[in-house]
Amino acid sequence: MSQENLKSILKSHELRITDCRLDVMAYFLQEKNALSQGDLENKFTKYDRVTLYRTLNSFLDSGILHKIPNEAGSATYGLCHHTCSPDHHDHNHIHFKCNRCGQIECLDDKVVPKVTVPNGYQIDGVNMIVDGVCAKCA
Amino acid sequence: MSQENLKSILKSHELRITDCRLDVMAYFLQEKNALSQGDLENKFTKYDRVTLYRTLNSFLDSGILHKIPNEAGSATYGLCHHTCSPDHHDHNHIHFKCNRCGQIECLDDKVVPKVTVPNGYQIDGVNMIVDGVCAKCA
DNA sequence: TACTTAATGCAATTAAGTTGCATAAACTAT
DNA sequence: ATAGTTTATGCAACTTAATTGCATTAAGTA
Repeated sequence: MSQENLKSILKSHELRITDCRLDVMAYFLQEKNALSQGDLENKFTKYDRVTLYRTLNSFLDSGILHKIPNEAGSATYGLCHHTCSPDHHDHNHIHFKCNRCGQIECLDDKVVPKVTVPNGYQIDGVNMIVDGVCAKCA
Repeated sequence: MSQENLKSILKSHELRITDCRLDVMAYFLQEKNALSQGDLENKFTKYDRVTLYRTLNSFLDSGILHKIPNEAGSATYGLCHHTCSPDHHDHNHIHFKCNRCGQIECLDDKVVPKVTVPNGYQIDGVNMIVDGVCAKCA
């Protein structure tokens, strides 16, 4: 994706255009998998870890990224492939975690099946995490 | 649940009977919701952090507890209501996280719907996390 | 270009997760 | 019941993630 396209994405989310944000967004677009703060720190040693932390947060707030629940201690983030607003994230897809290579990817074409909850419960969002072995590791 | 019952649970999982394990298990049985290491530290100041940490791990290994994926940094744990072995955990139920009170509970009677993944992917487990508002907070 | 506002880098703090080791407690077999 | 073996506990220490304050720098704007 061109630098101009990256900039227009940031602009459309009312984020200032900075080197760090452009680099981080390009990295997410290039990598198909979910990334953690640690991944970014390894990739971009020229940026402070706090800057990367705040970059992730600004992307979260503006709906560019979403957090992916996992069992490990550290958070992982994935691109929002559909339009999300800060208030409402619509991530109706399945996350797959490979138990061999450890990578988490969004299966965008796999829709989360309908689910029911007990009476009196209100559903805001649904997350589905499938773990197993991905095609590359099989 | 009686102290004797608690002990028999530990015995059936080949765990030595200690005060800490009895207290932690009783706490999980009493609380319906998922608990974090921090919850245990607040509840049981008489036990060392590390002891609680290792208690959780021994319960995980022996199939008494399961880890619940979440978006926050810290791990949360829930009771295995069905029989689980160390090798194979079968948690075919839905986890509900309330966005008001923050508590996570296992909806044991709600079964995770079937899911499909792309060709070449192998499924080991499926986790479903629904967030919204629970009956108490609605 | 000057001004306003937001982003960055650095220092520092909190908390979670983890390991090693000496001591204490739980189990086992007399 | 007791001695011996194995495991659990508490303490110290370390690593990493998450988080905040503040001074400086850079981005957007008139």
